[in-house]
Amino acid sequence: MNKTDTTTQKRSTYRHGDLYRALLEAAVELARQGGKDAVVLREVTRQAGVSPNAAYRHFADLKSLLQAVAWAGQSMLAITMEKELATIQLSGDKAQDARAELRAVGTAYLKFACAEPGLFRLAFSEQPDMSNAANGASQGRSGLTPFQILGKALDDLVEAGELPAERRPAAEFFAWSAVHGLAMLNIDGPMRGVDSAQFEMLGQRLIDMVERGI
Amino acid sequence: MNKTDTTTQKRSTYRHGDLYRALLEAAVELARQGGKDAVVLREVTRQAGVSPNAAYRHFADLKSLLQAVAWAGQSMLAITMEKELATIQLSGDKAQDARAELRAVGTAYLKFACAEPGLFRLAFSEQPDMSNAANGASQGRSGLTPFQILGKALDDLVEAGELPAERRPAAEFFAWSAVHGLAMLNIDGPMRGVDSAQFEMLGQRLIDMVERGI
DNA sequence: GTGATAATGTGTACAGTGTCCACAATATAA
DNA sequence: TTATATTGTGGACACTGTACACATTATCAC
Repeated sequence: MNKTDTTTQKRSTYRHGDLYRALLEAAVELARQGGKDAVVLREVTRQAGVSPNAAYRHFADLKSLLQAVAWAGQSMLAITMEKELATIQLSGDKAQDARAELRAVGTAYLKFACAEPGLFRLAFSEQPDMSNAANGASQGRSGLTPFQILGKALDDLVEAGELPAERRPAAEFFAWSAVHGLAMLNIDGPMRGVDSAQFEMLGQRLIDMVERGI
Repeated sequence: MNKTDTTTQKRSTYRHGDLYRALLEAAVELARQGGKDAVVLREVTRQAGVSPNAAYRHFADLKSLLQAVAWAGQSMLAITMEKELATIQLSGDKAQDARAELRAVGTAYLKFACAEPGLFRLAFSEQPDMSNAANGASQGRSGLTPFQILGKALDDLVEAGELPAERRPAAEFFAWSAVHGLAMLNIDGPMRGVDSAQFEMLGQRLIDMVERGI
């Protein structure tokens, strides 16, 4: 029995070995499939092959588990952004490259929201405050959180002279709001049901708006 | 005992008289105070002074009740928008007035989201599709839904020559996304906790961005 | 090695939930 | 007045999160 295999199989030992991770993985999987309401403590422990109360040795309560899932979701979003950024072929033109960087961040955000709606919704609805903007559990391979990746894109935009410095402060919030809003409206808002091709086009036009207006 | 009083008092008659409305009002009140999770069927019926199962004569299930609450919330948002629009003092300059109209719609959206977070969140997260864009239960005094009010503002913007006609299609979604995103981030996202004065300023700057970029 | 101690998983229990079913009370219409 | 449809009740069931006491096991001082 593989120690890193934290899935459903019955275990022979009394101790689990890596229950924290097993619970988190099961919870993430449930969130992916059925959203927040599908993350049910008893089902999570069931999938980890453990009694319900065992979870309380690793998470204070269900809320804490959901928080951990949210961080994991943010981390995946960060990775999606990093991947999208890696596809940019630099032109050498600083202005053009900075704009492409911002577009990539926004595009990745929308892509992730569409691909993982359950996880996405959780990722940005279970946070007590902004203090986790640099949380370790929510960063990607580069060590940056999604918020920080966006910040860097905006910094580069300023450096390239494409964004007036006086408009830089709090610009994260505006760019973020635009893509976040579209994502939410698409996931469980009044836009739900538009096909993905059309959504992609709307997404690009939304990013156009941000580029013009930010 | 007043027939229109649908609150907690015990009733003498077997029949309630206006249970549908009583349930809806109780549910709305619960949503205002505690958000979606506070709208609990048994508590709603308790407040209406009726047994839990009585609700099933008026709503198919809890989801249907939540849907009705969502529509009521949208209706209130529409009214908030109408009120904000009424405060505009027309300048006679078509362009300026049209811009003011759009700003009023966005401002009202953010105001409502801040003032009634629980209701707001429900209002835009329990809709099966976009077919209720003209739903009767979600319109304001003018007979228009929030979505339609925004649409009119954008039409006026085009008519005033402030928005190129080729950018008009789907423009609702972009304007909507921006304010919706900021609202969500403020209510239960990573922006939660910024004080209301600062949020208002951020809101106006966000609307600046939309005005420039749309 | 051998205990003491801390960490981790189990079992039972409780209050709370949404919803199904059979039944009771009342309004409505023939 | 009487048949029928509407509306509210009571009991039950399968769930949920989680508090409490207990069992098992790892860890570490000696």
